[in-house]
Amino acid sequence: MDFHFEILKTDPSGARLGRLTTPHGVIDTPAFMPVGTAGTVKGLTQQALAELGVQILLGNTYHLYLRPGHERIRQLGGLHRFMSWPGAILTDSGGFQVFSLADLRKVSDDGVVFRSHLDGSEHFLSPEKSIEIQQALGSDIAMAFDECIEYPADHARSAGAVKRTAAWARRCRDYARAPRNDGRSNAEAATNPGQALFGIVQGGTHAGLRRESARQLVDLDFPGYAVGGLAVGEPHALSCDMAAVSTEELPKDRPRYVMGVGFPEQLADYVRCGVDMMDCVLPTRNARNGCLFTSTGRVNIGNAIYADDPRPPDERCSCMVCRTYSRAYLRHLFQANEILASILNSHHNVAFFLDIMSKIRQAIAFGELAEFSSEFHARIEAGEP
RNA sequence: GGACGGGUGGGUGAGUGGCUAAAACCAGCAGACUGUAAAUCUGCCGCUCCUUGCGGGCUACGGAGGUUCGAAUCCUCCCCCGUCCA
Repeated sequence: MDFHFEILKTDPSGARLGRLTTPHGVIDTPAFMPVGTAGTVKGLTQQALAELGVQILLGNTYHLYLRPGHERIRQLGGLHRFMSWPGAILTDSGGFQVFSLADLRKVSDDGVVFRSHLDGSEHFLSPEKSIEIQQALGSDIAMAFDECIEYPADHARSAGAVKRTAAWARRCRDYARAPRNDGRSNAEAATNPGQALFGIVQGGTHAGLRRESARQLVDLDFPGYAVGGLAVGEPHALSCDMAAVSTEELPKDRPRYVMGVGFPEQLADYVRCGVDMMDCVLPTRNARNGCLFTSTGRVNIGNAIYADDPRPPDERCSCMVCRTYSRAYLRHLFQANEILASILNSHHNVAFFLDIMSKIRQAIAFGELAEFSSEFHARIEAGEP
C-alpha cells in the first residue's frame, strides 16, 4: 500500500475532508492522533485504541532511541509489531525535545547533543540519526528533525531556527534517499519501505518567516508538511494565524499537520486553516491529572462536587466510560489514586477528541463547519458543572 | 505499687526558651496542563475582622498552676498511653 493523499471535499473556509493512505491503513482527515511517546498511549491498550477508532498514533524518536533502543525495535520487527499496533504510526523526530529538554541539550548546526533524562548519558541526535532511528522504527510517517523554539522568540532567533530547520530537512530527505552498499536506498532498506517523510515549518510567530520556511520546505518536495513550533505559549489566535500563513504556502494536494494541538474547542479552528492532521498530549495527560474534557467544558473529576454525582462524565458522550460509569465513581477512583482512574479518564478524553474530529469531518461534508464550531463554543460557554 | 519512655494542628511526626500559627509527609480543597523528563506541577489548608496586607485580633502543642520580659520547650501537681519490674 503506497502513501497517498486524496481530498474529497474542500470547505469555503479552507477546511479539507480527505483520506490519507499509508502502509498501515487509511486515515480519514482531518484526523486527531493520540500521542504514544514511548510505544504506548498512556493508559490505553492497543485494543482499546482500535475500538475507539484510532487510525494513527504517534511515537517518539528520542524516547524510543533511549529506551528500549531503536535497534532492538528493528530486530523485533519494527514499532508496529513491537507494540502490536496494526494501524498507522507517525514518529516525531526528536525536534520537540530540542525545545522541551532545553536544560539538557546543546544545539549546533550539526545536530543536538542531549543528556539523557533517564541516566544523564550523552547522546547526539542529528537529522541523519533521527531518520536512521525512524527508519528502524518503521513508522508510516517520519518527521524531519527540526529546531522547535520557544515563545516569544525574536525575529533573529526565529530566522535562525528557520534556516537550521530547512538545512536539517534537506539532510533528512537526502539521508532517506541515500544509497547503501547493497544498492538500495536507506528508505528502501528500512523497516517500512513505504515510510513518508514530512518537513516541518518553523518561523515562530513571524508571518514572513513562516512563509519563507514553508517555501523552503516546498522546494524540497515532501509528501506532506507539518507546522511546528506552535502552541508553545502564544495566544491561540496568533497560533491560528501562523498556521494559516503557513498552509497558504503549502501545496494543496499534500497533507498538512499542525503539531501538538490543541484544546477541544481549538481543533476546528486549525481545520479551518486547511489543516488535516493534529496530535496532542492533552487528552491523555489531562486524563491522568483528573481533567475530563466534555461537551460542556472541563470537568476536574477530583472535585468534591462530584462525590455524589450519579451522572456520566458527559451526558452527550456515548463512549464506553460515559455509558458505564458515574462521576461519583470516577471521582472516587481518582481520589483513591487507582490506576483505573487514568485508564477510564484517558479512554473518555480520547473518545471525546475523536468524536470531535468525526463531527468536524461530517460538518465539512455537509458544509456546516462554521455552525459546528460556533455551537461547540456556545455549549462550552454555557457550560454547567 | 515501682522504673523508664511518651502525650504537638484531621493523621503520622519534627521541634528542648524568642527567628513558632508551629518543619516535613499524608489526608483535604482548588487550579494548571497543547509534536509527554508529567499517575505531574502549583496554591490553600486553626478561627475571625477589615482598608486583603511580608495587616489586626483571638485560640492552640494532655490538664491546672508556676518560673521568665518571653514557654510546645524549664519547674510542680494531676490525667492518660506504652514497655518493663513487683
